[in-house]
Amino acid sequence: MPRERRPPARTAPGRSATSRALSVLDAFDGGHRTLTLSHIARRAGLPVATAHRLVGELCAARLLSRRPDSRYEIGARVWQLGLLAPPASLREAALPHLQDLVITTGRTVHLAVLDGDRALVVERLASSRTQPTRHRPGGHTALHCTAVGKVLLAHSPPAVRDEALRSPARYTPWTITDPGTIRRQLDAILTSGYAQSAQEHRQGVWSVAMPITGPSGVVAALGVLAPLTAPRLADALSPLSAAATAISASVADVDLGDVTESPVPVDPVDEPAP
Amino acid sequence: MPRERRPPARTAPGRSATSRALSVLDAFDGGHRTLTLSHIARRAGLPVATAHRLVGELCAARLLSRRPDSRYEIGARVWQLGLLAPPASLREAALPHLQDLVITTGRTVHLAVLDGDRALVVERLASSRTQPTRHRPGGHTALHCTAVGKVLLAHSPPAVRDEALRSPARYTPWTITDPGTIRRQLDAILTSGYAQSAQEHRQGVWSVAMPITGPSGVVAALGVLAPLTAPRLADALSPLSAAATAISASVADVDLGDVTESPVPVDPVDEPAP
DNA sequence: GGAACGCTTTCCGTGCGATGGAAGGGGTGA
DNA sequence: TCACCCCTTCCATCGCACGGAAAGCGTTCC
Repeated sequence: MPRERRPPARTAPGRSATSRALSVLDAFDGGHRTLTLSHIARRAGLPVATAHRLVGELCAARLLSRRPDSRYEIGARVWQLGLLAPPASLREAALPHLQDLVITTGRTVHLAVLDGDRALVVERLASSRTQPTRHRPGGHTALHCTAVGKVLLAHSPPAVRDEALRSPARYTPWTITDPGTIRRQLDAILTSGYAQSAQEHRQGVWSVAMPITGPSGVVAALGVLAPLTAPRLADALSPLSAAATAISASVADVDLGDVTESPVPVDPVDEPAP
Repeated sequence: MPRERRPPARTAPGRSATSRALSVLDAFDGGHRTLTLSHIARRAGLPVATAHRLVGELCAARLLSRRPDSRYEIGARVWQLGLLAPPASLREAALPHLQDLVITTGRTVHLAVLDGDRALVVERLASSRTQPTRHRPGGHTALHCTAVGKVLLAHSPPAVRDEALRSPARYTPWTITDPGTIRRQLDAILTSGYAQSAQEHRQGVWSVAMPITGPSGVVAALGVLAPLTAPRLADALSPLSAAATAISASVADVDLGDVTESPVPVDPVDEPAP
């Protein structure tokens, strides 16, 4: 007699197969770089059997990889694909000048773009002797109390500005939480061309930032961090301005994607001589 | 009378829904950072209607984004996810020391890992005044004729070594294509601790590299480029060695992923003060 | 002007592959 | 020894992925 079997009840009918696979990727974040199959299933809200199948496919596509300890992690393929995304292109164009800025100022430098109601940190550069920072590439930071955030906010449409100033969070005793005061600062930034934050995001840290402009307005903000003990504004502004100008020029050349179509993908980086 | 309609013929039955969605992502590469819907469909080998649906889902998940000119590009989400992958972790640990190395040598520096029968460039750092290079992060380079490649090859299992030396490609008149000669160089690298390449990959460029060691052996190679006119080996070896040691120490602390499970993903980078 | 072309978007009938409960095997700690 | 957790495989059902067709739109070319 054939075994009795009822069809499996769908956990979440209406979710497409693709969205389920992508929810597996979403199970990973900064605090969960490696996960077991069961963790993935729980965090993605999927039955283990389903997660098992999807994980297998994602591994075959190298979007996930399996570690020797049988845990899973995001695969190198995702990293490579991510380098094609706009933040990576911006980073690539800016990197030499960020480098120059670190050398001339000896400070930690940041490059950030607007991402909804937060700033997305695109790159953070520092030598081993400069002070560490909480901001990491791919992470977010607040708009109303950091120098880079203020620059981005000052050049944002009113809707973004209003949203960000609706209820400014307090990070330190020096954080400005009065929307009116911040608005006046933002207006001043538009005329002065640079923004400051004095311990408003983190105690003991002072920062100054300037906008990076692309063909269609302000695309990013470039900031320099310094300990509060030596906030010589004049020392920072000149090299910062030079770097911002240089990056803006580089950015203008980028981003007009290659339109030509080639049937076979080629690696433009590394081809043997004929 | 209802319209007559035959079921659509499956283009490639056997391919899973997930693999089709991923083939859309695979349509993008270094030479094709932005694509129209039709290009995606052709490159992925999918009917346009199918590609349209998949692209819509990937956009909803922010793995793709649509530009103002209605072309598609890899989304910032992929870039963020990619930062969780091993190459990005390695890069993050090494960055301050790469920075130091650029400052002390004034040269372009490379960090690369083994990826099959090629070297995967994890990071390339240079100021705006150092010479440009063909190697870009995420790109590949040959193992047998670059300094970083030789380091990786020297510390690889015999199978990898044999495969890479089966038919070494020629890049310049100075490229060594005799497997026996390369093997002797690799053996020498194991005892001397560093590798060189003198115009073997690119005319006019000289490079030297050293291994980065993690808990389980050699995990990466660190290299410095210089124009052929000033290949002072002694000047480069000392700072290179110091940086390699420092990075090896940093790497040892990384990679043991967070095992704790939290139901709600939190952003560890940026939390308001209580 | 208008025909031809390419690209995008929507529609919807079909049938196939995604689905997940169940079972089994393995490892670990009490 | 038992209890618990994790991973893996199996497979019967039916939900939804599939893609041809057609319509809309902008551009190019006689």
